[in-house]
Amino acid sequence: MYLCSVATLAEEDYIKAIYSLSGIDGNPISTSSISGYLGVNPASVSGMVKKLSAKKLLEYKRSHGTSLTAKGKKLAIGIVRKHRLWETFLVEKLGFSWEEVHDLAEQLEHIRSEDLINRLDGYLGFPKTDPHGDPIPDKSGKIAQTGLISLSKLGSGENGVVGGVGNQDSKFLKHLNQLKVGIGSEVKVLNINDFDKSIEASIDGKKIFLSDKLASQILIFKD
Amino acid sequence: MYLCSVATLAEEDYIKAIYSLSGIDGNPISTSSISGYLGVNPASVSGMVKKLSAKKLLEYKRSHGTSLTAKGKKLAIGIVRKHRLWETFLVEKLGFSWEEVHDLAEQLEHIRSEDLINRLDGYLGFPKTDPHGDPIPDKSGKIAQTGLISLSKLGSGENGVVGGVGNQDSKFLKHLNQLKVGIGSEVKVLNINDFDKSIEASIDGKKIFLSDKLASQILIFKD
DNA sequence: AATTATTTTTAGGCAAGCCTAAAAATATAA
DNA sequence: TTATATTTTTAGGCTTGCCTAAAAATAATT
Ligand SMILES: [Mn+2]
Ligand SMILES: [Mn+2]
Ligand SMILES: [Mn+2]
Ligand SMILES: [Mn+2]
Repeated sequence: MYLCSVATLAEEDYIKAIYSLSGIDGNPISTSSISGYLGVNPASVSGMVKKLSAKKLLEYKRSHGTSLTAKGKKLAIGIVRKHRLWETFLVEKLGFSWEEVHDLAEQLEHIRSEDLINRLDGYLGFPKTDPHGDPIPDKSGKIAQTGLISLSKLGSGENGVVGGVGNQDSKFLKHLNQLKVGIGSEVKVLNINDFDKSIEASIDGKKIFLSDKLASQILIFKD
Repeated sequence: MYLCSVATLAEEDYIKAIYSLSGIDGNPISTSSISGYLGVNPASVSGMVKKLSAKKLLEYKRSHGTSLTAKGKKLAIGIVRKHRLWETFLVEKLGFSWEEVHDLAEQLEHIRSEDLINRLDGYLGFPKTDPHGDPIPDKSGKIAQTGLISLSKLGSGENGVVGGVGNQDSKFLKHLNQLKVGIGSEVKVLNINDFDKSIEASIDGKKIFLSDKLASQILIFKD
């Protein structure tokens, strides 16, 4: 009853998961980690990997893991592009805040139309990054490097500007809202506690404390 | 793996189909007509009707047909609202033309979020009708009557303004594009051929011929 | 009223994606 | 190397939504 295409909705979610887990260099991913990431049983992953392998979207070597083929990677990047453009639309045009859009984009990313997403891209002015600072792949699949580093990598006395987050969890983002930390916030590390690596910092002139766990998920452009 | 809700995607398509077939007065609909409309086997409809009936979305009396309950009708109107708002977005904001948007809206109408659709409504300026002249239900489910009548109901010498179409088929809409007939076009019936009810009309000052079949699908506000 | 035609339901199957439990393979530790 | 722990696969099941074929019910004709 629905549009045919390269991959079903569930297949797309697997491909995207493997892409996310593989990182930039495309490391092979274990069955169990896909299982954990998607919240499905390892046995289900086994079956799907076999299926996607037959479709040449990924390669699988037993006990070595799964990695996307060029075809699979292209599909994954297309989904990521859609996800991030829709998130940008929701925030820029419909006035959602950054912690509300991820789940909606999980639905919208599966809408099938190259034309639609390219027009949306143009309508938004070809944005380079999404509301969380993640780079938006262009029409050809190219992804610009953002140059963001984790705040927890900064030394005492160093400073930078918040450019993104390493986590889409809405609890995390709401917490940042409360702390008045967002993209564009100016950060200066005042002190790093040796015991737990927690950070004392000034953000937009206001002094706050950040746990290492929190700081590690805040991404900055180092000055 | 996906959002739970009142109805699955397939269920929504059945509900919407029954709503479309029932007309404004909610006539009971036969199994075979649903089957024909959706392009599925009558046996499949039988099964789904049983399921939706158990969910109290419709009522079924054997050999009398199916009609939506209040709950089912509300669901249907919600889907129609989403469909028409997305179509409006695609035309007004992304520059699609009216014959391109229906299939995309078939996908977008299943995106689950009350909040999203209400914000989209606001973003579009609470439009009353979609790109095909169909009324957009408001947030509460109310549907304004458009007062449109078929062009083939006009008598010789009468005139009006095109306000909508009675058909979403892209071949039909492309044909209207070629004839330069669109919403807002001013129509005057010059002559009706007695033999085949075909119409000689002036549209925006230009004289054209319309078959009865074509004219019946053009909806106008009578002057 | 009886026959024929149409509509609808039941019965039995299939594919996709998920599950659990058990078996097999691999990795780690002793 | 042998034993233990972990990971992965296989086997068997379930639900949804579709199919075809056959049976049953209803409607239309004669
Ligand atoms: Mn996201
Ligand atoms: Mn998804
Ligand atoms: Mn439509
Ligand atoms: Mn649909």
